[in-house]
Amino acid sequence: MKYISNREIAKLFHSVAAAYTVKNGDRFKILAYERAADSIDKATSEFKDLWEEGNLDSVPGIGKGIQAHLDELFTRGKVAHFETVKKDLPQSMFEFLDIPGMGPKTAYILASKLKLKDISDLEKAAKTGKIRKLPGFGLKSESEILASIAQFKQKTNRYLLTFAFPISQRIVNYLKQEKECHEALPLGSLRRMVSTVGDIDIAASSNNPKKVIEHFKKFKEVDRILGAGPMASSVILKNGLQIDLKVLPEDSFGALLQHFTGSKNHNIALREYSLKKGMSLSEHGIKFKGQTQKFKDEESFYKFLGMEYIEPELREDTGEIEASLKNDLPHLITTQDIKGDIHLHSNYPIEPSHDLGTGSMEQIVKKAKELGYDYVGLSDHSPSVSTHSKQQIIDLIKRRTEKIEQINDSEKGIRILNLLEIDILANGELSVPDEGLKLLDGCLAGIHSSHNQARDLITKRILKACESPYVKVISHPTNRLLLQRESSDANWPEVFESCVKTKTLLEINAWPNRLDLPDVLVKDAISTGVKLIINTDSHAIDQMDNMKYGVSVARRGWAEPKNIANTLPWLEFSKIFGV
DNA sequence: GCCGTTTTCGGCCCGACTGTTTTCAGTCG
Repeated sequence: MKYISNREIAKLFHSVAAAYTVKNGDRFKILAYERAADSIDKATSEFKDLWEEGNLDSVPGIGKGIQAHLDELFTRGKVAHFETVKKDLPQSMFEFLDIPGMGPKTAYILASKLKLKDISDLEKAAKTGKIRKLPGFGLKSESEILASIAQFKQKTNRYLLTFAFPISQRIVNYLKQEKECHEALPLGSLRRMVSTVGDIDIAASSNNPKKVIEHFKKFKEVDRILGAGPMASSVILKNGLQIDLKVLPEDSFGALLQHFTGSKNHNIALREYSLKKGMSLSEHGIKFKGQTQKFKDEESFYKFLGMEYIEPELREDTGEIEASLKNDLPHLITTQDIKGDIHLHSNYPIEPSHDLGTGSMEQIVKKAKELGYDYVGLSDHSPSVSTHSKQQIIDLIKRRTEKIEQINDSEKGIRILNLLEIDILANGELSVPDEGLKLLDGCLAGIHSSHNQARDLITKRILKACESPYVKVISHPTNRLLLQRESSDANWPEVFESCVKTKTLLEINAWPNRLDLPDVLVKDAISTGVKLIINTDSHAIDQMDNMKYGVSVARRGWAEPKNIANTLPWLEFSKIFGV
């Protein structure tokens, strides 16, 4: 049976929803298919696996009917019912749905009336003026379609959180320099600290919006201004990013912020809940008994609904609304809780060919003290097994250990851990023999090669590493590279159980394009009782400031300080670390 | 087709914007 990815399944469900839309089917059935597609797209486990394990029941939006369709999809490769629904429609219309602004009805009319076979047909039709002649279309919509096709062709428009976040902070700080700007904050996925974001939206509150907009247009990184109205403005920065600013009066800022922070699913669930209490929510406020109540801040907005304030990182409709109603939200970890960082690469030449850091051991320790840490871990890469004998590796570790002991003796007020980041090799062996590991305070073990192995092989490799008494941490557990490489496929519940049993810490790696363990797995790990540790994996001194991104992943995974090992002061940390 | 803090039947989110229109349908976030 051909492998079917979540993305492909989601697309199939969207196309079924589109087919029903064109045929004026039951709009709630359409909504159900759309929600199922969203749910599939967002899932971190492959649906095929969930299906095989019989775990589809727990997925929101997937009921009996859709499960029956998935059964058929995974056993026969297609769904007869879907084929029937889509059969009498032009197949090209489903391809058109990927074009921004193109919904089912528009796609159907264009594909059928103009007999278009694919997107390049559509482009030709637009260029030769055929679209404007259709009823309901005009010159404007025709050129809009051309522009959208161009946009579709060059779409890669997601950015790393770690790229977008500093830019948004610069804008926020700049806006606040204007006296009339009372408050400024990022919106959307950026405010929720999702690991990748699509665009940058900023909200500002002011009783003189015009002045704030004028100020915004003069930001020095602005390349051109796309538009500026009385309440909103869009600009393109010199680096190509589009920034949308919305300004609202101070007395209604809370509802605006809440509405545009999302997520979509959080807001939908919140409105459904509110409706039962006779309240209607919008970006302007809450309509109740014929009156619209305004809100200065989000705390009062949630309070009006009878709810505890929900931190932006939790707003994904994954149980936060229920928890808030029960006053049972987690007390999320913050950057101030962090007492140490133990995944740091120095420029010590233990393995010159391999990914050295740029800062010295001494500089790392100095920076750690500035950050107020109790302890710091030096964890350079282990010497390569292919170019060194076993004895050479041990000798190199001995020499490095002496150096670290020297620094430890001369430093006061901070404890320096002698660690290495070692490889879990393709055959499951560790890259350093036990005689070498014995000389250290411990090691972090990670998969750095053969990430694409089958699920049971990857799982076995991680489990075997956990069994070693010298392995204290599994580093960047899924090995994903954001926007580049998918996560390795492992049986995570089994890994989590092994971590609990062997007291191995799982890392939340704060490296910009890793952010690994991912937030959803953090939540699962915590509920299994796994202890996590947040490290920056820095290869340069200033990268030690990336801790906040690791913390944001932990927060999105509902982590409290007690779930994160490096919130512990040295004495307690040393006990669980076994040094 | 999904789902359960008034429900296992009868509900199912809200408003803005756009382009085409003369009152609205489609799309989006």
